[in-house]
Amino acid sequence: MGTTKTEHFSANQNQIATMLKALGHPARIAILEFLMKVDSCICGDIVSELPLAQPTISQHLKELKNAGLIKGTIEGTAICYCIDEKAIEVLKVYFSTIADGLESKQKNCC
Amino acid sequence: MGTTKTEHFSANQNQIATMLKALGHPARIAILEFLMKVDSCICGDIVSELPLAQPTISQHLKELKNAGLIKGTIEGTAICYCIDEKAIEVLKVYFSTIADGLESKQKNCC
DNA sequence: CCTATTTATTGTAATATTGCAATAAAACAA
DNA sequence: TTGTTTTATTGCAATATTACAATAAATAGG
Repeated sequence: MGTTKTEHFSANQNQIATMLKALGHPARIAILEFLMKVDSCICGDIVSELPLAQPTISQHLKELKNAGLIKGTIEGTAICYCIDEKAIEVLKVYFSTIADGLESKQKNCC
Repeated sequence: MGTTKTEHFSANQNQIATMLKALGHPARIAILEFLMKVDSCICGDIVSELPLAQPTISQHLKELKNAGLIKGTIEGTAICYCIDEKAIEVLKVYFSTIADGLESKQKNCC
């Protein structure tokens, strides 16, 4: 035990869950927001912006990358990270669909 | 170690992360989608819908409730669960804002 | 070549999560 | 009351996550 039973759920459910899990940590939300705030994609200074050690941030970046939320390309000595628009779009649509569905529904309890 | 350093991040970052973490599991996504699919809020049959044991589902429901994503009211023997619209709205706005911000931004790399 | 800079990896300790059997608790029906 | 139904809690084993020191790898500038 201790392992998530991913095989019992649909590919879409697993994909959404993977992305949300990757964002389910304040450090990774902070990274996302920092990538938003900075105009350029060049982001060699994430470490100095966050209150975490360099290996920890490297690990968080890896998780965001594995979940498909950010992209990274080598830019000389530094690495250029930026948000993958398509992934954010998927999440935006997902929650918009649910919110719209709830709005059109008559709540008879709760 | 092993504990998330929540105190180093903003209240908003922690709140978003908490909600997304709660949804970062396929079973809990499946629960959310089932609550959407069912017209009524009365949901005593979540257990028979999902491929997990009753205590496991009870635990997942508790986590969704703790994160403020669902509400539950006692309805006789059963319990009536339903999605908290406001929480979904918060997430919808969060991702819409990011998506819109990305769209208006000129990408010069990646 | 050597040295500095930047990011990744490895290893490890502390803690959290996942899943379920067993059991408890709460509410209804007879 | 007793039994049934439904959900919650407890306890536990297996696994995953978080954080970081130490170290490695890769690149740029001399």
